[in-house]
Amino acid sequence: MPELPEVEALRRRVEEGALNRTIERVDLGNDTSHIDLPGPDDRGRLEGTQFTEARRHGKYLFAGSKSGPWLALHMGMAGSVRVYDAADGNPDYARLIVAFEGERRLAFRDPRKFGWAKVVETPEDEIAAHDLGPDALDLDRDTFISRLSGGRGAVKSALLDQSRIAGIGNLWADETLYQTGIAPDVKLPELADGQIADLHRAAIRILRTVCDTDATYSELPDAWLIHRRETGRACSRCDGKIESKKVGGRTSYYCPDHQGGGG
DNA sequence: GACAATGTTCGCAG
DNA sequence: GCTGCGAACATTGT
Repeated sequence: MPELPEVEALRRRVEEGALNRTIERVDLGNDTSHIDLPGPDDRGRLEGTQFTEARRHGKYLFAGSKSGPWLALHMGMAGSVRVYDAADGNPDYARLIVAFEGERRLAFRDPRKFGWAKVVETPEDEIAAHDLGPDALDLDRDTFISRLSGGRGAVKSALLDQSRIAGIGNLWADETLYQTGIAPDVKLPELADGQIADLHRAAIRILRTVCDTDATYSELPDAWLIHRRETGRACSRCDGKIESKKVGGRTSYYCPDHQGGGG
C-alpha cells in the first residue's frame, strides 16, 4: 500500500519497533526470484550495526544511522514492512528478514515483486539516483507551484511525476483532483496559478489527514473519493456520477460534473 | 480465462 | 537533448 501516507505508516512501524537494536543477521526470505535484493556482502555490512533512524522521502523508505550503511526499501505496487517477534513466525511473502539480537524481526514483504531492497551509503545518494523531487509534505505553496508548472501534459501526470514532487500516487492524485474540482486530463497550460495553489492546499491537507490515520482508509471522511472509486457511484459534492478513464496510463476516477476542464 | 492492481523504468516518437 | 506516451515488469485477486 505504497504512496506517501502508506509508506509513512510503515516508517512509523520501523521507528516504533526496530530502532536501536543490534542487527544479528540479514537473510533472504521466500521465493526471492525476480526481486532486486542485497547480496551476501551488502547484507553482511548491516550486521553489527543498528538502525537509529527511519526516514521517508516520497515513497522510498530508509533505515540506518548517521555512520551508515542504510537499508533502502521501495514497496512497488504491494510491498510492506512488518515488525514482529520470532515466535510469531515470518509473515507471508517475506523477501528480506532483518533479525535483531533477541526476538525482534523486521521483514520486507512484497507479494507482487515490484519492490526492491538495497544497501546504500546515504538516503541522499539514493534520492538523487532516482531523480526524486522534494517530498510532497515539505513543499510550501510557491515551491509547489513552480514544480508543477511547466510542461504540456495532463495535470494528473504531473502530480504523479516523482521528479517534480515525490510521494503522490494514483489514489491520492485522484483524491486531490476530486476535492479541487479539476479533471485529471486537464493540460497544465490550461491551469490558472490559483488552481495550482488549490491543488497544493488540497494535496497537503489530504496527505496529512491520511498520515494522521496511519493510512486507515475506513477512518477517512465519507465524502472522499477513496470510498467511491467505482463507476456509477454518486458524487459526494454534486449530483454527478463517478466515471473512470485512463490518464497517463493509469485508471482515474473522477466526477465529470464538478471536475471541469476536460473530463 | 480475462482483466485490473496504490509503481517505476525503458524505449520510441515528436 | 528533452518531453510525453505506452508497454513491460511479476504476481495476486476478482
